[in-house]
Formats: sequence, C-alpha cells, structure tokens
Amino acid sequence: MKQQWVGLLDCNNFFVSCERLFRPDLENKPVAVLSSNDGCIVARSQEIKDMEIPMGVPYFQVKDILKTNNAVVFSGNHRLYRTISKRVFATMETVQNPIEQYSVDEAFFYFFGTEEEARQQILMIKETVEKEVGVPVSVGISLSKTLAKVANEMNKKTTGLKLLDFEEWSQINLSYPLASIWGIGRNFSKRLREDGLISVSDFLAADPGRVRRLYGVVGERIRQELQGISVLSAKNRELKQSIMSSRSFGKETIALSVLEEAISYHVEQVSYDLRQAGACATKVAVFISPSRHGDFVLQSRYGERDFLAPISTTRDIGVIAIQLLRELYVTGVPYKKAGVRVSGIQPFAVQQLSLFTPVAKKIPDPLQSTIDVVNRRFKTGRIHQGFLEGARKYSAIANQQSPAYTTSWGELPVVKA
DNA sequence: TCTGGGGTCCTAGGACCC
DNA sequence: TCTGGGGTCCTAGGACCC
Repeated sequence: MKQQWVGLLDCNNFFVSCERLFRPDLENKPVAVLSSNDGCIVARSQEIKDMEIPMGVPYFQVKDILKTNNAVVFSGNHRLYRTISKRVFATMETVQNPIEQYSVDEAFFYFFGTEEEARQQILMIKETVEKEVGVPVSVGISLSKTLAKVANEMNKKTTGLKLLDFEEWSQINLSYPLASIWGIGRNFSKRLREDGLISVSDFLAADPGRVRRLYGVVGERIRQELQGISVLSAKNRELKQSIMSSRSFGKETIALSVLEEAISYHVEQVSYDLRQAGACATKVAVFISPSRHGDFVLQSRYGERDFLAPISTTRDIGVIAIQLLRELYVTGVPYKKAGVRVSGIQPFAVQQLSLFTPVAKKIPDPLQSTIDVVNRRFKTGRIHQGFLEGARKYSAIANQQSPAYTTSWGELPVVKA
C-alpha cells in the first residue's frame, strides 16, 4: 500500500567528515573541530565520542585528554563546510526532489510510495551522496519529522539506514525517553518529568486536553508527531526570516571605537548575504554583551530599528546600526561580543514601499554591486565601507584552521599520482 | 587565563483601538 | 461607591535546534 513517508538525511559528524575529506589519513583517528576563538568542541569524530567528551565542552577542559590520545584538533573552517554542504544537497536533489534543508548538515524530504519503495529510496539517496561527495550520511524514514529523527538515530552507527513503521514504533516507544525526542529540551523535559511523564508512551497515554493545556501548542504538536501524524508541515521557504552575524572578541573591550568596528564588520557580512539572496530587509537589530560568566552578565543590550523602506546596501544599514550601537553602549562595561541581525526580509521584486518613502530606490544599487564584485574578486585590499579601520582589535582566535581547499586557488589540495 | 554562532518559533505583557 | 471586553500589533525574552 502506498503512503506518505517523511525522511531525514543527516551527515555523520559533519565538520569532522569535511576535514577528513581532504585528509584521508585522519580516517579512524580521533578528530575534533572547535568553535570560534577555539572556545568549545563543536564536532567530534566517533573516536572522540567514545572518549566520552561531550558536545560543546570548553576546549581548555579537555585539551589534555585530547593530547594524550593523539587527537587532531581543528579550528572551524566554515567556508569549507558550507561548500561541502552545498554539494551534499545538490547531489541529494538529483535523486530526491524536493528536499527541505533544515541545517548545514540535515535535510527532510517527503516520499510517496510503498514500504519497499521507501527502503529502496533511502538506500539510493545514501549511496548517491556518499559516492558523489564522499562524506558519510545516514538516512531515516518514518511517518513524521519527529519520527524520522528517531529513525535516523537508530541505525546511525551501523547501516546508516532505517525505516521505522508504526508497528515497530509502538513497541519501542514504551521505553523511549521523552528527553531524547526532537523538540524536547532541558527545560521541557524537566517539566514533563515533574508531571510524571518519562517515556513516550507515558506522554501518549496522557489526556490530549491536559497535554494541550499544560504544554501549549508546542506540546500538542509533538504529541501528534509522536503518534505518526505529520503536523510539522513542509515549509520550503525561499528566503530566511533573518540573517545574522555575531562574534565574541578574543579579548574584552570597553572602547566604543572597537565596537563600532565590529558592528561595521557584521553589517558588511549580513548586508552582503542579504544581497546574495537577492533580497532586502526592513529591520536591523544590534546587540552587544559582556561575558556570560563575569560580574557584568546583566549588561547585555539589544536594540532594533525599522527602515523607511526595504534596503540592502551596506552603508544605509551601517548608518542606522551605528546609531543604534551608540544608544546601547554603556561606558565602562567590558564587552565580549557584538552582533547584527536583519529581518523583515523580502525579495527585491516585491518591495512594499512605505507611505513616506521619498523616492523608490534603484535596486540593486549600482555602486554597491560594483563594490561586491571587487570584494569577491580580491582576497586582500578589499573595499570597506563605514567604520572599518583595518586593524581588527576584536578579531577572533583560530590557531588551527585547515586550508581553504575549496574557495582559494592558492590552497587547493595537491594530488600526487 | 581559556565557555560558539546562526537560526526558528512561541508566549507574555503593554499599547492601542473600538 | 462604581471603572468593559475583545481584538490586534509590537516587543522582549525564552526555549529549542544544529
């Protein structure tokens, strides 16, 4: 009998697999990837997981263990990961279309067919991606997104393929912990536990009205998904809702000028991404915050401003972002992080002009387009706009980055026959 | 000494309106 | 003394995800 299936492809240990793609000698060796500033562990090979080093742990806490075990540690090389990610999904689309990309290393898909056809399909997807791109993936398929997640987890370490049907799920959910379900995090699972709900079957046995009342629409949706009713809909959005750029500084700063530089940098990033997406935005938000661990924790500031009309040029967004920053800034606070986010994103084509827009702007802006071309072409001596002075006093630390294998001619890997 | 960055969605509460 | 109720929109903040 044909039916609707929901599947999930997930790249195994994605950042590590990207590094291994260009360093096959690291196969079967412990490999970890760090966050910006070499702060935390954000990706672990299976060997690292087996050492029971958790995700997100501060690097300095496990540095010694890693060293003892001869682990290879990389600073994050996110440009590389993005290009590999694009290859994965472009390849996946040759055998499964459409797909719904969920994160840098995951995509959902919908498949209509018999159980046997679904099994063949997930095998085909896995084999195609692994052969064409070279990173290991696992594919799970079931009756809803939430159950596809469960399926995906099940055989990750073995075949990397799993079809989870209703009968099998009904058996295993008796002992399946709610806390491991996608969408149930630390706080939610604590509440559930306090209410006496531990396993999925506890939750499914509860009165639906009570679930709705106690846990809101979020709880209700999870309940349905767990029953095999797909309610987290397919949403193939053309554009993101928001685009953001933010970073912790290598060292704290109290200087407004340093923050202005940082904010200018982030404005450059988000407005460039915005233009690349063929879009403009109606809002910009600026945020600055001190360390999450010191005496100034409560001094985080956030401010948002609407534009008169949708814009995408670096200098227009920059002027407003800098104004915002000056309003938010408090003298004497040691800032550790700054960021910019644009939202109200819409395509160039369907701009809703404000009543008070003096003149419709010519979009895309010709000067801006020219600057983008120059900046894409030359790695050094790029044109900056606004407040960037060159010296990056706030720049992040990344001591162990791999080469730009895929995005810089000078760093292409060399193959020796 | 050293604790990431980029997203989405929901909710509570205030302002405002009729 | 008595002092509505319902709707919408916005914002700030929280929870969760990878």
